[in-house]
Amino acid sequence: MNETPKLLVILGPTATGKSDLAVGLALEFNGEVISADSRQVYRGLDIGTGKITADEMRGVPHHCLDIADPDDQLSVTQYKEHAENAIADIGSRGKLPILVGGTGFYIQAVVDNVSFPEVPPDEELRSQLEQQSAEELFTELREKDPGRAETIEPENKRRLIRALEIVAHTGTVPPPAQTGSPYNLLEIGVHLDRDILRTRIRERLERRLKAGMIDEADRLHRHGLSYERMIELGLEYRFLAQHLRGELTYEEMVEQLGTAISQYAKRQRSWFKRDHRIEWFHPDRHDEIAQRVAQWLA
RNA sequence: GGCCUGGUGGCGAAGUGGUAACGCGGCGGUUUGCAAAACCGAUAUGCGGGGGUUCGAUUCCCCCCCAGGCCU
Repeated sequence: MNETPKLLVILGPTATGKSDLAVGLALEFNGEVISADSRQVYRGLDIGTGKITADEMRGVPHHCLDIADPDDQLSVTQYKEHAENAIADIGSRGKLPILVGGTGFYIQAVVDNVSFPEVPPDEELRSQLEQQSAEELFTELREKDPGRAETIEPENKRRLIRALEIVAHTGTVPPPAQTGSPYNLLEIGVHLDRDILRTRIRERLERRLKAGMIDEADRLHRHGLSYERMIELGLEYRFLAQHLRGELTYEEMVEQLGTAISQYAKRQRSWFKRDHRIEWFHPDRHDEIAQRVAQWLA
């Protein structure tokens, strides 16, 4: 008799202290951590992503970190596979899997077992479609798959291209599969007041700069990571690349990056708002959180 | 003291005798293999203050205040 596997999830906007909380809970409840961060999956992106250090792990095994080369590009589907394997593995050893991160899309994919159309990226088609305007792409999609066209923003080329890519391979974009969560879930959200978060973001940025974040980016570039790719990776690497290219002064970079991270935190908040299963806590309320987890485990 | 230029939303910045572009920020949102990405939406009854001209002024005239520059 197999009971539904338990999965503890720690999520929330950036800079709220999720990683540290997760390690604490892992120690307390015999767990292991699965990272749900779309940038920490890449090797070498350490300081800029705030990747947890060996010391900070305090002996708790972490999964889904450093599983891809930053030149490549890991997709949700690939991430999901890694995460599912890790969760199963941890569970099979009688330990508690703890999924922690801020990438809502990734979390949702594993937590609700979302399946995506099995159409791999078609670079040739993509670059071809890229030539067209959003309007043209939208018109084309509306003809070929009116259903999907309904649900997509007509100006969003990236999504239009992906939809057309799926259509080209399978004829239509299937509606999202509605499977219930395969897990016995507890979702803990870490919440901080906006203004406090904003100053924490700024302070953390200063710390990362002192820790050698610029050197890290420079080194990555010298080892072959293109500035274009860094820009696509977003946030720290995006602004660092612009600075290294001489497009931004140090001051401009710090200023604009700080703002961009706060905006990112806002987008994360928007995403998580839709999941009403999340129980929100202040990160300092460690005891309350631990109590809630214990209650759920019982 | 005199002359010049300018005072427009949180910031930057257009503009017109007929009722306020745009950029940024802040706010809200979308999210079907790039998600730290990509994308969308709302956001000044108000144009330094007070008079006047006018059917009507933010836009024209007068006075005042403020900022910067120049001159004595």
